[in-house]
Amino acid sequence: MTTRARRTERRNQVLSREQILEAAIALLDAGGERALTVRALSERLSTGSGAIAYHVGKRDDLLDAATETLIMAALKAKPAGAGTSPEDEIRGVALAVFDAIDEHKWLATRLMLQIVRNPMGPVTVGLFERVGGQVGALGVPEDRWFDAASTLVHYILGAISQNADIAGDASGLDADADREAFFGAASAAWEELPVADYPFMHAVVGRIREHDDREQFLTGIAVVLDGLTRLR
Amino acid sequence: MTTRARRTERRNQVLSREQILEAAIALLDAGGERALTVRALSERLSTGSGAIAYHVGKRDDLLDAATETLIMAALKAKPAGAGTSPEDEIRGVALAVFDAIDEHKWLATRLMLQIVRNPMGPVTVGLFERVGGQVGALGVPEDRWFDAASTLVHYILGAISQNADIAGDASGLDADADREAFFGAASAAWEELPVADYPFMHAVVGRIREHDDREQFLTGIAVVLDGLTRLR
DNA sequence: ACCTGAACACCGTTCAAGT
DNA sequence: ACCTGAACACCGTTCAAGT
Repeated sequence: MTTRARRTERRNQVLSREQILEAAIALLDAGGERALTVRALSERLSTGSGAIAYHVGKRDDLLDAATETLIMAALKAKPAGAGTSPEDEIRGVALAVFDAIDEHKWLATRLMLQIVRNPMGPVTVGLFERVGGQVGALGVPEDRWFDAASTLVHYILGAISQNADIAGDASGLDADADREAFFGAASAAWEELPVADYPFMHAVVGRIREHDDREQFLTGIAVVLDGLTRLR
Repeated sequence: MTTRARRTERRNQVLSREQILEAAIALLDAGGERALTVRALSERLSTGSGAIAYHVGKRDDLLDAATETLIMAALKAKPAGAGTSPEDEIRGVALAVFDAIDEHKWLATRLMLQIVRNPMGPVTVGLFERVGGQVGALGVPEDRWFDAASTLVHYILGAISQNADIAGDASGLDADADREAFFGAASAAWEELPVADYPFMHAVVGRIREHDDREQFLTGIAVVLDGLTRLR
């Protein structure tokens, strides 16, 4: 009786939280954030809007959960082969997040939103843990660990937000050829800025055009790591 | 005739772009981003929704314009009294943005959105110009100016996004007493995390609780500035 | 040129009802 | 316990019509 009742109770559970998340990420990857509507999602899963609410709550909760899933996965990956240096470890974490955003452009916006709205939520804590776990090995004394970790984390977050790559919200198509066009248009715009007001931009416009995002990102990390040696 | 015609043409222009921006910022300050609806705005200005579209375009354009206005104002302010050091100048710019967000909580989200979506728009360019204009005086050689400026700018953006302060989207009320409650709840949550998985968080939870956002922000800038000396 | 405001085409969320 | 889907209460945008 009891067994039968249990079986009956669960008879209809054909929908799981994981399934919904997976479908949501697929919609997001294909069409950006505006493609994820409750209607599109319930159609894709052949279910009703209420079923989605039942499993994952509101649309915003769903987006947060998808973001958390992907970022946590990125943080868990790249455990790095044995004898790597703390510097390599930190670069590895930073690039893992960088790459996750590259694969899922919509993530950039959502990651930033989540950090702004919940500055000490699981995503930030996960990042702090992975990065902060290395600062001791860098020679930073324990009473400066938090200073060191937060400088690194903040640099990483800022760099990622600006390198989130063109067309973050749009379709996800093109992207590569886009980049050149984007920088072309942008630098044309900068050159029209009054030189008197923007001497720096005029001085560096060439460098900006040539720079490689990933290389620049690593340069920035190297600068911060150098700065941390002063905390010893 | 011509004069009369001109006067007649402009007879009805009682609405200006500036007025709309001002009203929009007032709504945003009072009730956060969800309080800025086209309907609420047109009611406040005693006009129709079409009039707003005519002057400022879409809601998203309006939000971007409001963000740009406030950030540009922050960047123009604090020109700093005469013989200040480049370090002071950089700190001044960073804190000006920091303070603008403190006064307009909704700005944090919008600033980040704008940077993600338009990484080389006027806001970012303005920030780069103000910060980058100082790196020469720091002794950084010209071929590393862009590296130096972007490291600083990225650190500033990341730190601001995480210190955007609790309840970014909500009403804007409370805020001060909120903070303690927030960190209380957050650190309680961290202490429940498995120590084996989160050794770093457990080690620094006390520091996080005690830390002052502004001080921490300046410490991070000092670290980056130290790192930049290696570029000389 | 500037403004009006009704009409339109969407949203996300809720909830009584079913299994 | 899990799911359905119609109903609801909003949205932002458009556009013919007015001045």
